[in-house]
Amino acid sequence: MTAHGRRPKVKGEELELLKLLAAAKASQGPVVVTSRDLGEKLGVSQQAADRYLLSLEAGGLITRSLAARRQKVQLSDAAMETLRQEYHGYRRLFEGPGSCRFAGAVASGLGEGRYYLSQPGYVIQFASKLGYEPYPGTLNVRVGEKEMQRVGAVRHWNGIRIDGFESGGRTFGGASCYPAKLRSALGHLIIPDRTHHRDVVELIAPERLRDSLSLKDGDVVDVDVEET
Amino acid sequence: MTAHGRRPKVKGEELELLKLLAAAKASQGPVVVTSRDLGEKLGVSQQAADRYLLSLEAGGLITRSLAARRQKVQLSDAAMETLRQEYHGYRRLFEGPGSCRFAGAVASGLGEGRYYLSQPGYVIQFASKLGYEPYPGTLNVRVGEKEMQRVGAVRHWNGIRIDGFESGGRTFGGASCYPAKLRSALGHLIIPDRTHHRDVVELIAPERLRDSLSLKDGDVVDVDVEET
DNA sequence: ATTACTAAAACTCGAGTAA
DNA sequence: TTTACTCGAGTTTTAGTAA
Repeated sequence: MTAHGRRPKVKGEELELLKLLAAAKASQGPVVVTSRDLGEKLGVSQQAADRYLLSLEAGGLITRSLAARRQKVQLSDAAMETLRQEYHGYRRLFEGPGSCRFAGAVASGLGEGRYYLSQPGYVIQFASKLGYEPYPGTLNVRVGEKEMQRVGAVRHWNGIRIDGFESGGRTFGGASCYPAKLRSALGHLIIPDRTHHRDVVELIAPERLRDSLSLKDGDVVDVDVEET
Repeated sequence: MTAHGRRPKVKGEELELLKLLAAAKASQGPVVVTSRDLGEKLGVSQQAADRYLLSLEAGGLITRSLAARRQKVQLSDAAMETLRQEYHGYRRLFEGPGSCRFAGAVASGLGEGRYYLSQPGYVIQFASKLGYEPYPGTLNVRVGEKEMQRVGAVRHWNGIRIDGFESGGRTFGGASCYPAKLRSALGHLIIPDRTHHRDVVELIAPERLRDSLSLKDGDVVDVDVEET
């Protein structure tokens, strides 16, 4: 649903414009704006502001509805993602790396984890970037909806990037990994760029966590995640 | 000590460079960097990165010590201020306006507040921007050193700007005001751009707070401050 | 290796203006 | 009034290179 991992690389003035639109709540619904007014607030001409809007639209960061003499602008998910990324970059400068603890229940997945984690394209990256070859299967942990709000923010953190690749005519997406502690075991929380889950997070570790921690479905565990 | 109120208006790429330097802890002491490396991280040429450095130096945002083939760069207070301003801009987008409650003891000032608050250049602005003419004197509230850490952050918030001006060959500095509640009284916390106090904040209100709230030196009061 | 100048190419700007 | 095009001027970039 959300674009991820890759920075869309918006340039200075356009980012300012996004901030301006976000402050005007253009993330929540179409907002009427004029290029003249935006230009004024940015300290540039109407023409420049208009160019920025066109460029942002072309980049998929805003959507516009152009009526006769009135345009409504709405920020896309990608734009909010970009702004959030910026926010967390700054937050990290002043507050230091984030950390998060949450509780969840061990759950069964669909077994796709095994398939993905076995792909050599991933395994090579895991070995070099995480320092181990994960057991080829993820431990799924189901998190309460309320808590998921907090946990979901982890995806905005600075993590260890696993790049996507192509193999056998199929594309495999990228992901971000965050050092995680589960009871005595150390591993990583892995968040695919195109995540499917709503209330489930996935953990990888060198060993099969179900075995090493004697876990079974429904067991409640605490997970500690750190920003890198 | 810190530059304030006015935005130094650093342009896009230079701001990115400041972020990069801040992440490298160049705020805490001189850090060895090369223009090539910085350029690479920014996605621009070595020449461009170098120009940014020159420009930032000219703008007083960094200081450099250039040895033969090694430059050390340190971020100035003004640079950190700029970054903080950015941070709070984003924080506000995602977390909403800030608010802060603190306790302090009523204290006596040097009576300068009366002199400043009587200046017509200020009075006019107070009337139009705050909606009242303050009683010509500030209520000083002394805050504990620990708590002052939190309260000091208010200066980074979005406040009501009172611009500086010249009068009779003397310059009067600008300030920021933040709506504040002191017991039942509504007024504003006022933070001059060039603040002198370490552990004292100043409050203004339409009436003399010492009278209307029957306060005397040493009385402990709670103050609620809101971002605008 | 560096930093940082020069010069030419590549962008970006705002004025003018069409729709 | 709007949005948004063209175009000349100005600015910023990178390549080449000196120190």
